[in-house]
Amino acid sequence: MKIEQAARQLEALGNTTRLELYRVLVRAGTAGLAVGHVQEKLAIPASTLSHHLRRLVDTELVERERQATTLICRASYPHMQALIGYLADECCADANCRPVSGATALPAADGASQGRIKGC
Amino acid sequence: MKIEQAARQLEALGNTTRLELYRVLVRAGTAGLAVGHVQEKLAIPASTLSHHLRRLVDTELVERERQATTLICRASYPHMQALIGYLADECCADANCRPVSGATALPAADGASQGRIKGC
DNA sequence: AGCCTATTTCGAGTATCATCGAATTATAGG
DNA sequence: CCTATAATTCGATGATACTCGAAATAGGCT
Repeated sequence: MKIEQAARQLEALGNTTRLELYRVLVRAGTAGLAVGHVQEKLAIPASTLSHHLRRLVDTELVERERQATTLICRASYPHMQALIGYLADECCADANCRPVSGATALPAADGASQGRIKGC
Repeated sequence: MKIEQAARQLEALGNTTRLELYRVLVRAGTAGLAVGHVQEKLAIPASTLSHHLRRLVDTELVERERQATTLICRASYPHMQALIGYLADECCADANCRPVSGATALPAADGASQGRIKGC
């Protein structure tokens, strides 16, 4: 993962409203959630929600799929995992940094690792 | 971890310059790196660097320690791990992520950094 | 077509961020 | 005390973000 993309994704998550939005979507699971339902949960104006949603979609952290007149939103687990893997790589560059659990096993699929100290 | 703190830390990392700065510090390991040396590596004006450094320090992702006239900066691994744990928790809230124990009871959960990233 | 619901885009106001030179503080040494 | 070095704070400028109401678009129903 390029550092610019990681930064863009982190910035997208680095806003309380968007992080709450993302959390709602994650907890909705693979079924996803209609924009309207998200709005009910977050209780913010539709235009504000749409604005934040777009940031998450633009950075690939969330996917949108149309179902008739409603749009279903889903958190993109692979992209989040790639991001977590990237952060874990950064964090684990130092030898004395022991992983909490399997976090560093994540990046493998997406090539997030930049060849630093692996298997930390 | 509160969602506001997580958002603040993510926002702090969500800037290419700061992410590069953080990466430099992580790779410097526990020995840390003097601000001046970081500046040489990043090749940005001192005042700009100081500004970004402050953001990372304010969000507790980086620690500063004075040694005579120079300031040594160190990445704070525990705080980064807590952040990664929080993100992993968010990610693993969904059933298809094979949550360990009561991972779905996220809302009040604060056990961010304790091994629940299992099969995610 | 005409209408209805769901959602986005537009536009504008306010707020926060990023950048960088100049001035300032902090510490050590002569 | 005076000077030198290290790093921060100040101040100003341009850019970008956040918010939200109003208007526009998309899709389905009658």
